[in-house]
Amino acid sequence: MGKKVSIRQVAEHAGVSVATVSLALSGKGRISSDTVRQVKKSAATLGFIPNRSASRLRSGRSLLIGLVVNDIANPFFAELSADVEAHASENGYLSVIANTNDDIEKQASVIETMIGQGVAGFIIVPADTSTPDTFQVIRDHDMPYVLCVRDIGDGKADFIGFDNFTAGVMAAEHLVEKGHRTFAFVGGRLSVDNFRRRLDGVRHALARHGLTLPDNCVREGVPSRAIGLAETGDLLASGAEFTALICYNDFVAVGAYAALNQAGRTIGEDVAVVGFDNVPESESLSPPLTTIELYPRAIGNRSARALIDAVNGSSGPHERVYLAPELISRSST
Amino acid sequence: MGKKVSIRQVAEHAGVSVATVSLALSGKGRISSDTVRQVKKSAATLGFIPNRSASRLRSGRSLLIGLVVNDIANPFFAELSADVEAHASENGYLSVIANTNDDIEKQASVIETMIGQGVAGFIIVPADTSTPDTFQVIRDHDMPYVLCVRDIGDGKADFIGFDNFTAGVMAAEHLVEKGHRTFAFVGGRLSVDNFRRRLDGVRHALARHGLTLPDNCVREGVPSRAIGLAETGDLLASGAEFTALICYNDFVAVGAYAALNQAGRTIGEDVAVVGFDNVPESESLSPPLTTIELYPRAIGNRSARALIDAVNGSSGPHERVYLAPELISRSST
DNA sequence: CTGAAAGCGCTTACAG
DNA sequence: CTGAAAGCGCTTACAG
Repeated sequence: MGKKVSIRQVAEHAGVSVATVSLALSGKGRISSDTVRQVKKSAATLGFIPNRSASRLRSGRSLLIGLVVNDIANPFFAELSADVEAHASENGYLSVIANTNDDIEKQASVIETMIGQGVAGFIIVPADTSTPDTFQVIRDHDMPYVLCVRDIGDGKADFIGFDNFTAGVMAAEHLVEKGHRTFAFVGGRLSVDNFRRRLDGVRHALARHGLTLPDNCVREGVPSRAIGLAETGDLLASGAEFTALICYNDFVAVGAYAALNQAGRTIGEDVAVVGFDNVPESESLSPPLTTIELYPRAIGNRSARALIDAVNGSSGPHERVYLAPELISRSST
Repeated sequence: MGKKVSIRQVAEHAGVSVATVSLALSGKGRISSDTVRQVKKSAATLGFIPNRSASRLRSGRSLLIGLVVNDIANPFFAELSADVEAHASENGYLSVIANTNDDIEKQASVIETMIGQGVAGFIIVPADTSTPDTFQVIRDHDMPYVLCVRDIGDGKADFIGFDNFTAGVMAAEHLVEKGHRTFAFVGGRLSVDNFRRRLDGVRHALARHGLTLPDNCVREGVPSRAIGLAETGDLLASGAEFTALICYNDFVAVGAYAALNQAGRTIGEDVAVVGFDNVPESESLSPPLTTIELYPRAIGNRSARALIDAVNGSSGPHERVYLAPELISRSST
């Protein structure tokens, strides 16, 4: 009951000074256990909620972490965010979330806003065209930050991602095993490190078997259902030969399914399709899509752990963590 | 470049007082345009980022909004959250997000944490078993809050949701139109208002056609794929007669699909299925699922608007907004 | 049009 | 073991 209560009311109620209340509630200082008990009781009866703006201002310590992602409505980032939030919350941190929509200006603006709001550090999925310079403002403020999912080669931060090269190898090896000899790759942009490594992995694995992925069978594009549809359709129209199609992610694969169906190809028989991400939808497709699970939840969890460690001052060299992907084999291959 | 810069450094750089800097940057007070220009220039060159902990402490005004949802990884809430964030961000607000996992204790705890962090107000999808009393602590702090999606009959807050009754009517009318005469309903709990209203809508529409939904054809359960599978299987095993199955949401429908397939029923021919939510997955199912779109993005947007209006002190009676659902007819019916 | 000063609610040396 | 006092970075009457 009652309005906003400050440490002062608690002090009066408990018959001690505000300093004692602060010390008693934080567990610092050598306050007698009797006093601590009385203070806690007063705080509880009054419904005292400490004002973190004040404590942050005074102590510089913050219980807020900033999470900056491309688009939280994308299932991959939604899961990643959910695990960041869960781990942060377990450690008493609250998560501030903002979307960049892959716009580097928006990213700069939300980072600045978050610094102003006093976050203790950042977990960032770098927007397109980000470079280490992009995060100079964070370093200027001596704040820790963890980059994830997209590697921009920033040596001043931890990086948590997945092993794209191995993911590419897995997709290709699986298809070769299934007897395929001609391949195509749709979706993703050359400017993105994840794309290049994934493609390298595919080519590396094919080369081991004396096979190739011809340049005219690689179609770039911002990964989306629409690009999957358009580029796969274009590829088919071009007369390119392939019995196995690797899609940059599951959304692209959904588009590719539509294009292949339109062209009268039977997925899982005439042509095999592999995606990446293992979004929930991939299991419900017809036929269910073979895909590479990249573990967004684990990335979220590891990132939160790395950041909170850094906030707590555990120094040491920055770490680069690449989580191993896993092939989920279904009937599309 | 350089470390944290405060209003004091800006004042020194510009050769004015801190009061003038504050007034100039906020646009309040009658500061000469020359001074304003000079102050802004100094602020920019020094890379000044105002400390919001300090301004909030002093002025009581906050640019933080608290968003409390069940589970941000659920696509429905992910989309809702994305739109809250977008609208908040457009208005200069940052979003603090926390999951409750539908646990009312967790909900109480995150609300308290958020109050401590100084949010200006709340957008909340009430966790299961919430009552208006649950939010007393928010009212005690004179903070505005908007409830959404789940109606708990709290007259002290705005409510933004969808019209469940009409959604139920739509589902039933559509099935009757398609020639169905026997019905079943799977998933959802009687304790949830959305469930009761949706079911009422179904029954109301059926009654208009002299049809009924027998009690033994209604199977409750926490909405999930697993419940859809188990309860639909059970329903089939019980020998209940139905040619049309209404699922509480699309997740339940995915489970129902599996149970119906196992039982050798052909969806879209022997039996029709309708879901609610129009999750991306519903379009990719085989056959594509007829479902009711409930517009989570619009709910997010409206909620953010309502909250920001309330924060800005636009008083007036609390509003209850029910967005009209829309039937998305696909081949499962 | 501008500045000096008080104060928001905490935390933290410092003194006792 | 406890309290008085300073100060974090702002905003805002108040005075001039």
